[in-house]
Amino acid sequence: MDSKPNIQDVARLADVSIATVSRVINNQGGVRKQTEERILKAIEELGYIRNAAARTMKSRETKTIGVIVPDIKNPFFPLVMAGIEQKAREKDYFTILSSTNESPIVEEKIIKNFIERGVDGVIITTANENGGHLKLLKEQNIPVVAVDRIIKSFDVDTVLVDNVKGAYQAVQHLILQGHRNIAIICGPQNTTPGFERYIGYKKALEDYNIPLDESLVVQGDFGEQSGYLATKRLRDLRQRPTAIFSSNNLMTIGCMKALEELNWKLGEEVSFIGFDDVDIATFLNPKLTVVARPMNTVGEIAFMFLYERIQFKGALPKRQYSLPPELIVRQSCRLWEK
Amino acid sequence: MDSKPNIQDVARLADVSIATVSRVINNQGGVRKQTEERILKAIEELGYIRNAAARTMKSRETKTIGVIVPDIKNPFFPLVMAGIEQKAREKDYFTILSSTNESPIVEEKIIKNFIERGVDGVIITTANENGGHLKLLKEQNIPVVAVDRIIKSFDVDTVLVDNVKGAYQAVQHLILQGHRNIAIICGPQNTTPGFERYIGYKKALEDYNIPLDESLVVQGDFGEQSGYLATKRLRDLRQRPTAIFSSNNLMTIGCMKALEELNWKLGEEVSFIGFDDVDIATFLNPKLTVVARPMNTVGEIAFMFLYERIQFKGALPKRQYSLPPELIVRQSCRLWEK
DNA sequence: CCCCTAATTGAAAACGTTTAGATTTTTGTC
DNA sequence: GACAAAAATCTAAACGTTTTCAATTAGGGG
Repeated sequence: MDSKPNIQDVARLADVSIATVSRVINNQGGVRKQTEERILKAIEELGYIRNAAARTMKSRETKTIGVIVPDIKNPFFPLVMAGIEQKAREKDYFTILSSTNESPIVEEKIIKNFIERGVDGVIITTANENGGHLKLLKEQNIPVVAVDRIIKSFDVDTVLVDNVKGAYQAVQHLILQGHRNIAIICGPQNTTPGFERYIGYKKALEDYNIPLDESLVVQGDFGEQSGYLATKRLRDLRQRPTAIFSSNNLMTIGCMKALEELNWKLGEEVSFIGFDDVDIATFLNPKLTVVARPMNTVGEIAFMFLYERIQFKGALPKRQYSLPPELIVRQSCRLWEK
Repeated sequence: MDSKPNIQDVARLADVSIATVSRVINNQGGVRKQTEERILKAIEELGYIRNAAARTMKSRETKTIGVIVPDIKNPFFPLVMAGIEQKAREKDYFTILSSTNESPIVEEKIIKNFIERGVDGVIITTANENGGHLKLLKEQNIPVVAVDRIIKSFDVDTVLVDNVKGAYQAVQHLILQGHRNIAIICGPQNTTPGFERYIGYKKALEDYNIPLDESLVVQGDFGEQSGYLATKRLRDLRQRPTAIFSSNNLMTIGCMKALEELNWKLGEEVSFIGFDDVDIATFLNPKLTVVARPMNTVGEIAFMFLYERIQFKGALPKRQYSLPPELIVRQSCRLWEK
């Protein structure tokens, strides 16, 4: 009653050996029905729960995967996490989540702890794309899947959202509505998302034979303030854009603030598309058209990649999956006729 | 090289017994400096990482706490989680997070799994306040802290935000600005938050000798649509309110939509305070005054409660902590002079 | 009723730690 | 340099499983 019952206690009560109990617990078959029932009853009676630590020690499996994110407070990650968890649950895996606060040092500590705990695999959005601090994982030969950010120094499966395509779709949508003067508020060009979204923008213009107007390319830093300033700058141009594409959520918010302040009518005087859906999108009037990322799917695929790696220990080739973002058309873009 | 080095390998290389290695690993002292250095070198050389499973088996401690939330996609919980994680990290604890999707059945499975894994304690926002499905935790004598939702059928430490006080502060703020006709959009009265926030509203009116006007009390269901409808209803009153208090975030959003539609000028014709901060709050014009809950602190306190329970196995009395919500004054309320 | 095969069951050895309790080494004192 | 006390180290026994291989039992054909 006081201390937890173990497999011994069950065996004793059911009058069998622990081996047989183990077989029943793990559904391995080869136990007479009558015996099995007796054991099941004993388990029930004692309230026996198997001990994962002991089991892990033998089987070298924990059925646990570690998930590392840079910032749990960023809504992107809980949504990805939900996808991971859903698939993991299906396969009887459990997840351990830790957040690094964008610190590679914390990240390394977490990894060490994960290894101590014997995670079967790791899904990570690293705080440092160079990945030198991830060498422990490589050494231990633990399957890893990178999400949203690549890891340069070592080959792992990667799940990304296709930034180029997303930006392309957005700009294409504007072009097809007749816009020619389309501005972009860029993210930092030394980050993958910032750079790639700009590439998508350029590509769309090229494909439709619209010359790139440098004055419509405004640099931002993914922060709200920069979106605000960029928008003001655009307003001041001789040749104002008729449409704006913002490279991320926070800059979208800054942009909206500027628009209102300048009384630059959204959806009428200027069309708008933002990368990443934002909470305010459906609240604004008109509602914002955005390129949304399928967070849940990202998580699902990340888990499935990891799962496959865990199953086939063999060296699969490195894979990369680029998910297409989705253009959600609301009301912030209108046809533009000269 | 192929399989993980264990304490044996370290001992062999350092030419000591495993007991001594163990002592060094755990900083227990009583090892000559010279020996310690030799062992440390061996550990380094082999890349030895200790095995949590084996260690758990002996010490019956995992330094792990389980966190159960009903919906990881609801931003409230990641924020609480961040607080938990922060404190946990300080104390060298790790967290396992699982989301139940509001299903008591999933919740029970998670609990069983947590127990198998030997978590030292559990922090939970249960999917079912009755708590009958939590009996395993009680049986196993595992410390539990309830967050945001109470557990009726069994006595555990509880961390709540003081709903009564929060609502009281909001309404008081309105009263002190001269408002007398203050409406409330209620949440469901059979839920703790819904009921308590209404109580706070009533109490404030009483304390300032303002008679309760039933027509200003509108029932909602915490959903956006109900906030929208409630607002329309209020507008139709002969005696319109000069201020509105909304009981939660989603209803606040509905309310805002209605206000705009009705062209009922926020902050001028009608003052407003909402329970719970919302992303759009600072985006609207005027910015919304709200009662905000200190999510991070909730998490921190929850962990500290749990930690104390884990330390003193003894039976502490059941504790309950009500955190004061914070009134964040922005611009949606104005002085009202008759 | 006996024997052979197949189906069950059991005994015992890991897995990698921690930790008493025993043993050895060091240190200090005379 | 001998002796006791203190410090350092070691031996060995758990912890609760899984799993191999051996032993036992059941089932069936003759």
